[in-house]
Parts: sequence; C-alpha cells; structure tokens
Amino acid sequence: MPPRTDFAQERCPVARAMAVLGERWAILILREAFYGVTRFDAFERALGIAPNILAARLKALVEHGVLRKVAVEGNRHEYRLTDKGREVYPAFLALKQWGDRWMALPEDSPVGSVIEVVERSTGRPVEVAIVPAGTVPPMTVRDVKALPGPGASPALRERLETMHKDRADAG
Amino acid sequence: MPPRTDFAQERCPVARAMAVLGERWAILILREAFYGVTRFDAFERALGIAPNILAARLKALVEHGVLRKVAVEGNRHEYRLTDKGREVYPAFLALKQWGDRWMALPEDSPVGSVIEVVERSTGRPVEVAIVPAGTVPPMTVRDVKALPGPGASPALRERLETMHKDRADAG
DNA sequence: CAGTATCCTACGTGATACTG
DNA sequence: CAGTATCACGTAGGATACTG
Repeated sequence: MPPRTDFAQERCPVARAMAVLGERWAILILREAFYGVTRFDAFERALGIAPNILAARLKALVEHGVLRKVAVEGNRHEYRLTDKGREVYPAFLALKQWGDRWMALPEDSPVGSVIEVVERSTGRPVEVAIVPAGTVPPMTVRDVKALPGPGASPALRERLETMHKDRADAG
Repeated sequence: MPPRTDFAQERCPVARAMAVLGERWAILILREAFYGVTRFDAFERALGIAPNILAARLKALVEHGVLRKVAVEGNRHEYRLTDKGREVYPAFLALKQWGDRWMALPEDSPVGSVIEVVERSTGRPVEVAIVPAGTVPPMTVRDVKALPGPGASPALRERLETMHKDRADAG
C-alpha cells in the first residue's frame, strides 16, 4: 500500500507548510494559542475536541517545533508558542480575512466580523497585505490585540476579556 | 458514528476557511492555478495526483466557488480562478514565506528559495505583512510574477518560462 | 488537572482499469 | 483529453472510560 505522499518532503514550501498546518485541527489549536491559551484543558474546552486527539495534535505541533511543552509547578504543563509558531500568525490572519470575506454564513451578522484585530499601541485595525519587501515595519502577533467585533457573542466577549487580563505574555 | 465536526459551520472564519483550503491537496491545486494551470491533465501531471482524487478535489473547489469550470471548444474544460480563489493568494504567499523560513530541508539550497515572487511592474520582491488597514495599496496575484529562485531546478525554470508565455490571463 | 487506553468509523488517499 | 468506476487502505477523528 502506498502511504500518502509526505508533503514534508516536497520541494514546494507551501506543501511543507501544509504538512504541519494543513491538518484540520492544527490551525484552530494555534488560534487558541494566539489568543493566549496554554493549558491542555483550556484547549479542550475552547475547541470541543476529544482529549486523545488533542494530545496527538499537541504532540505533533511540539515535534514540529511550533509549540513547546513547558513544565510548571505541580506536574502541570503549558504549551507555549515558539518563534516558529508565532510566525504562523500572518498566514493565520490572511486565512481569517479570507474566511470573513468569502465564507460568511447566512446567519452571520451583516455588520461585521466576530473578531477584530487591532494594533496594540494605537487601536487601529490591521490587515494582511502583499507589499514590496522591506517597505513596511514588521508587525507580529505581539503587536496586535483581538477585540470582539460587532458580531461577537456575549460568551466570546467574555473570553476575550479574561484573556487580556490573564495574559502575562506566553513567550 | 458522529460525523467529524463540520468546520464550515463554525463561528470562526479561519475554521471555515480551512473547511475549503485545509484539505491537503486544495492549496497545491491552487498553487498550480496561481501559476497559470487550467487543464485537468496539466494539474494531474504537475501534481502527480491520481485522476480520481484530482476530479474530486476540483469538484469540491468548484462547489466552493474557488474555481469555475469553463467549457472550451471540443468538450474540453478549463478550471479558472474566481475572485474568491484569487483572493486566497495572500494566505498562500504567507504560507510560502513561512515554509521557506521554517520548513527548509537539509538538502535545500542554502542560497535561497526555489521560487521568488516579484512585483510584475517593477521586479521588486514582495512579501506578506501585517499592516494598519488601508495604509498600503492593495496588491493581488495579478500584480506579481513567480520567478525561479536561486534554488530552482532546471525543470522548474522551464515550467515557469513556458507558463509566462502561455499566460493570456486566466480570469 | 493532564492526559492514556480502547475501540470504532468515515474519509482522504492511492493504484489501476476503463470510457466517450 | 477528461475524466468515471472499483477496490482497498491508513489514519485522523470521535466517544468513552480510566489513571497518576
């Protein structure tokens, strides 16, 4: 039986990226990580994912160097973003932008997206764009903040608020 | 058996995006489309994908409105990018950038990436960046050109050249 | 709290052969 | 050329129960 082609060995960097990020849950786990989640059970509840598959996905992400597993007091662990993981953020944001624009559901609020991402220092909304290399100051996930957009549910609103409080910086 | 959770119904736009793009072959099919491929057998050869699965993936992409199937003379067809499909490009480029930086293989040329994307009008290399919304002129896949980078194989070089010749514009 | 351990199923994938 | 038709397989995903 031919094993499915291993994209990690492909020449194309996008194929290799998808070997890590293309798995259905990977990006959603990273989404939570970007929003500040670090603990197993927090991922579990936020995603509604079975613990066995969450464990498998986290393990894969750690093996790929996107997250690191850090022991904290009392055999607890935290899953923290690495630099490699943090740099997924532009791709993530690009996907969010595309999803907002092109994958809206009929029942979605017409007024706007569920989450708005703004520059942390100025509060201005940000976007992902193709630009001539080196012409704009680099901005990372650390420079931005997720705010509840017009379409956000009360539950999401609360989640985002508690997050910003907890956030000591999960570097 | 509970069907796997349908990401297309999720609240998160990224989840919905991944319902379409997260499937392993989808992005690679789009890669070829971005590089100008439109015909079934051209996708088949470029990707080394089995015809049945290519057919299934193309069908899904058409259903999602990312490609359109256009009849041309002599029961031939072309798969052309829609606006929705073209706007995947920033996300694609972001993934390429990340793959180039973080998923390099040991045997990769240390000198640079296999494909370099440059602004069509000026020849300057481009990149994807997070910017304050509305501060840069929007650039699309039509404004850029893929060139063989330092690490490109002769075969790839030739593919890119013939592409740029063929390219009448697959809108 | 942070996972393992089982068991199960559907689907994405693959090879190959065939058709209008 | 542009696919469809079979058949088969592995594995991500899921439910649930259990452990240090």
